Amino acid sequence: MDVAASAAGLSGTLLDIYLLLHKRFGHRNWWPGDTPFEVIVGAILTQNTAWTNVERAIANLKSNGGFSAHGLLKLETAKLAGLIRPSGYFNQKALRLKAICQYLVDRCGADLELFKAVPTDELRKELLAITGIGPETADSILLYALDRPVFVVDTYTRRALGRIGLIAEMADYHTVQRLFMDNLALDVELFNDYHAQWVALGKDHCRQKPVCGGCPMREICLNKEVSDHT
DNA sequence: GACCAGGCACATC
DNA sequence: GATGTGCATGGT
Repeated sequence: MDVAASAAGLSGTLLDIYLLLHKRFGHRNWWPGDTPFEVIVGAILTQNTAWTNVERAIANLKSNGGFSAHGLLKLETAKLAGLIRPSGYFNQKALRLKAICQYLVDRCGADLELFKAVPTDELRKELLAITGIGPETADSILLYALDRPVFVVDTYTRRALGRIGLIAEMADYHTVQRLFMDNLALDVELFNDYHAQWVALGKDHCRQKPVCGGCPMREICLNKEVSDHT
């Protein structure tokens, strides 16, 4: 199947890529986390860190009790750092968790329902102003904790898209984000699962160059050198 | 033992 | 503005 050629422009290509990934990996049901607050905590803890390590850290936080914005703020930073130690960068992440918790308390009394009236662009600006919250973390929070139609771009996405020739190798965050948001419907469910599919692909197949023979990206590959690989 | 994982801030040029 | 570096644990 020559998907790239048959697709009706970028929009069709991006949808075809999604369908191929979905066919291979199934619906991902993201984000892992019981509550929006847990999603926010996970978004901080998973920065440059394997999710299995994040799970340990979150389990520690829960078993300690007071797993809430107010609860984490009450903890001494050293104590908090000790609890999240398995997630790595624990000193930095303890400060980052405190910063986002303080923001949540100040902004809405830690009641995330009150965010519903706030425009997405305004929320994004506020999140990015918090130390330790960069574009990917902010957008993960917006999409997975607050149900905003914002596309999350990660290293896997840029690596894979660059490798199949759809974007320049490792194009900057907002260039890649615009590619998706300008060419797809602003659909929370689609953006949710699409990002999760990229992560599934990254974990599964895209660490090698050229793309390996079993990789679903072969079918949508625009890079002759890679697509010829068997 | 080396490399990588669902980044980000800061220093330096 | 672009590039380099520190942050740190745990799995492969």
